[in-house]
Parts: sequence; structure tokens; C-alpha cells
Amino acid sequence: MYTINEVANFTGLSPHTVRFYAKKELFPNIIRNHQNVRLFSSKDVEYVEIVKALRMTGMSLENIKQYIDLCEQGSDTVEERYNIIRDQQLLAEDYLQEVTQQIMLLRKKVNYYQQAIKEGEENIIWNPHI
Amino acid sequence: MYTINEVANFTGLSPHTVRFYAKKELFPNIIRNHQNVRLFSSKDVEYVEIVKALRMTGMSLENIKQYIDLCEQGSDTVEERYNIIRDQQLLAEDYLQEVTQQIMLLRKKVNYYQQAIKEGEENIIWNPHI
DNA sequence: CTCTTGACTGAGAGTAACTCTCAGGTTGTA
DNA sequence: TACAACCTGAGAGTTACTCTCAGTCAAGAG
Repeated sequence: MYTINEVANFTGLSPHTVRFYAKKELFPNIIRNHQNVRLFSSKDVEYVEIVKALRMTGMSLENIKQYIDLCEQGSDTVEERYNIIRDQQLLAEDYLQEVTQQIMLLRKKVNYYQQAIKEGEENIIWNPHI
Repeated sequence: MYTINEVANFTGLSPHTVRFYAKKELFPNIIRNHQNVRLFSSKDVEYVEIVKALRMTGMSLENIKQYIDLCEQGSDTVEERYNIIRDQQLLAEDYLQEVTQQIMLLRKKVNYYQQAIKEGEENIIWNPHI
């Protein structure tokens, strides 16, 4: 069983964020010890990880909550959950493409600036640009 | 010269967002016609595009503003701008890696669910899971 | 010549997702 | 017994949108 700080450490989320998610009931079944401290089982940590994955690929907390609720309803909801995750995966691949495009623009700028600095040293006036 | 809607259309940002950015002075030198309508030159559109690239790779609007201001100060700031863009590019590559990791988790889940559905049809009780 | 339609305007409210501060409680070590 | 290191909830603050609204203006229809 893990405390909120331990979970934060190995998921890479901040303790604040984990507590924030917990308050939104994104991690069902979390038990507390006699000091009211949250204790995460390894299954709870799996929930944290899937929440992180869905969040980082752009799903809203509201939709993540719906998915978590389906998980808790048992194996009747397997197909519905499958659709959600597959759709999200596809969205995420598109998003990845978009970000890759933007990184390519940054790379182009980096090359441009390298050129500009090099030519600047040769006292060629460089067309002021973005 | 382009109106805000045209710019929104071919950058993929919403007109709301473009206006929001304009209010934050992220696009300097934008002129208005006699009806007070913003008109974007192709240089202004370049600004919109670099703002979008920086934003999509995780830079805050505050830092983007600083970069834009440097751009406006002319060629003395080329090296500083180079550092900013290169650092952002490196950050973005890391971020891309992180998102890719999360997509791989989603792919794993997709496979898992496909298996679960297949075995479910054969009336094997599947261990309820996330 | 008025009327409607459509694109723009600024102001400002609303929302999502954190992010941080604070006051307080418990426990383990010096 | 003090104090450092955790945890707690409540709530304020921040960022980046996102939307609503009332109003302006110009062009085209009747």
C-alpha cells in the first residue's frame, strides 16, 4: 500500500494533482488508515496510471470519470470501455501528428536562426524576421 | 490581408482564441480598417503560426509574449531567440516521448480489451479489470 | 429605402484543470 | 519534549481558453 506521495513519485504527477483527482472520485475504492491517510493498492495505482494516460492524450476529467465508472460496473461494460479507449487512442495518434508538425516548424526556425547567427558573424545584415 | 475568421480557418485556431491572443498583444503591428476590423498581413499570419507552434508544444502565453517582444526588437536579439526556440524544441521532443509512452499504454489496453471481448464470447469469465 | 443577414467588435462571465497556501493532525527521531 | 516530515481538507489563485451578449457596419433583397 502506498501513500499519496509515493504514488505521485512513480507516476510523475504532483501530490496536489493526485489529491485533486481523488476528490473528483477518479480513484474509487481507496481506503484510509486510522489517521485518515489515503492508501493506494496496486490496483488503485493502475487507475492512477490509466487516468494519467487518458489525461495526457487529451481526455477531459469528466469523460475519464465516465470511463472509471464503467470500469467499476464490471465485465458487462467491456465493449463500451473498449470503444472509449480505442477512440481515444486514435485521437491521440492524430494529436501526436499535430504536435510533430509543430515541432518541425520549431526545427525549421532553429536552422534559420543558426544560419542567421553564422551570417551575422560575417557582418552580413540579416533580414529581421520572426 | 486577412480577417480574423480567415486566419482562424487556416491556422486551425478558433476566432475566439485568435482574438484572445491579439488582446494579449501576441500579434504586434496588426492594423485595422476604417470599421475597426483587424487585418492580418502574411507576416502577422507567420506570428500566429509561431504562437500556435510554441503554445502546442507547451510554452505559456507569458513566455510566448517575451519571445514576440524579442522578435520586435530586431536582429540584436537573434541569439536570445535562437536559445528560446531551441530549448523549446528540446522540451517538445521530451513531451512527445511522454505522450508516445501514454499512447503505448492505450494500445496495450486496446489489445487487452480485444482479448477480453473475444474470450467473453466463448463464455470464459474474464477477470474484471480496468 | 428599409430590412435582414452575416461578419466583425469589446466587455465580461464561465469553465477546466490545475496549483498553491494555510491551518491543523500524527508520528518518529534527537 | 521539541521538531521535522508527512498527511489532511478547505479554499483561493492562475492559466488558457470558451462562450455570451449587445452593438456596429456593409451588402444585398424586397
